Amino acid sequence: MTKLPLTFYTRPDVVQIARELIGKYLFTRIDGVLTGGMIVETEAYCGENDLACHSHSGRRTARTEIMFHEGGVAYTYLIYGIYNLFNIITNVADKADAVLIRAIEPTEGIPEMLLRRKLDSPGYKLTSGPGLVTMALGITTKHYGTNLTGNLIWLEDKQQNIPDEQIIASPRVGVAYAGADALLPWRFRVKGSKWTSKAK
DNA sequence: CCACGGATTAACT
DNA sequence: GTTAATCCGTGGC
Repeated sequence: MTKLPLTFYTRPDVVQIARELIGKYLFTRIDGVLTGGMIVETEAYCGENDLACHSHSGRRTARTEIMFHEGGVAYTYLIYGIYNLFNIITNVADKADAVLIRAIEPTEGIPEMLLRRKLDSPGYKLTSGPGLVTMALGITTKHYGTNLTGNLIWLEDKQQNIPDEQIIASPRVGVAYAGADALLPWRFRVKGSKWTSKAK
């Protein structure tokens, strides 16, 4: 296995990184159980001049503090009082760029994921949405700031080659409040994959 | 201290 | 396709 190194995360172009993360693998070993799969959907959020980003233009609060850390750590937070969302911080310190993981194709630890999701059989409902991925992988707000080059949550490059024409770029989900920035084509998906989220 | 709203989801019709 | 659940945590005061 090839764990993605710190240098993968500290590069400056978060949109490029979000695109490259398609086809990479996300794993967690939480409570000693390995779970994970191939990333099939991401979104990029840029600290500078992106109104959809929690940390836009230096908006530094207790919640967003970790976004200003150097790339390679986890930004987790609670949405709608119910769901945990998992982001990867990128770029050098103080840039506050992040990639939201929206969907994976499960490959490891499927029985454990079924338990966590309270499902009977594997299918797209297992991990096809940002709140579902975290539930299946056991990621919660407790993992805020987790180092992604460690052995709790990490990413691997398994040399899966997803050609450019298999990747769809489109506007991000749920960020209508961001005005013109809502139109940026910063959501990436694997074309034809049944494992992506169903959001428009 | 406390009013407010959200990088969503599932269960409806 | 439409809508309610669901509430904690955030952040402004």
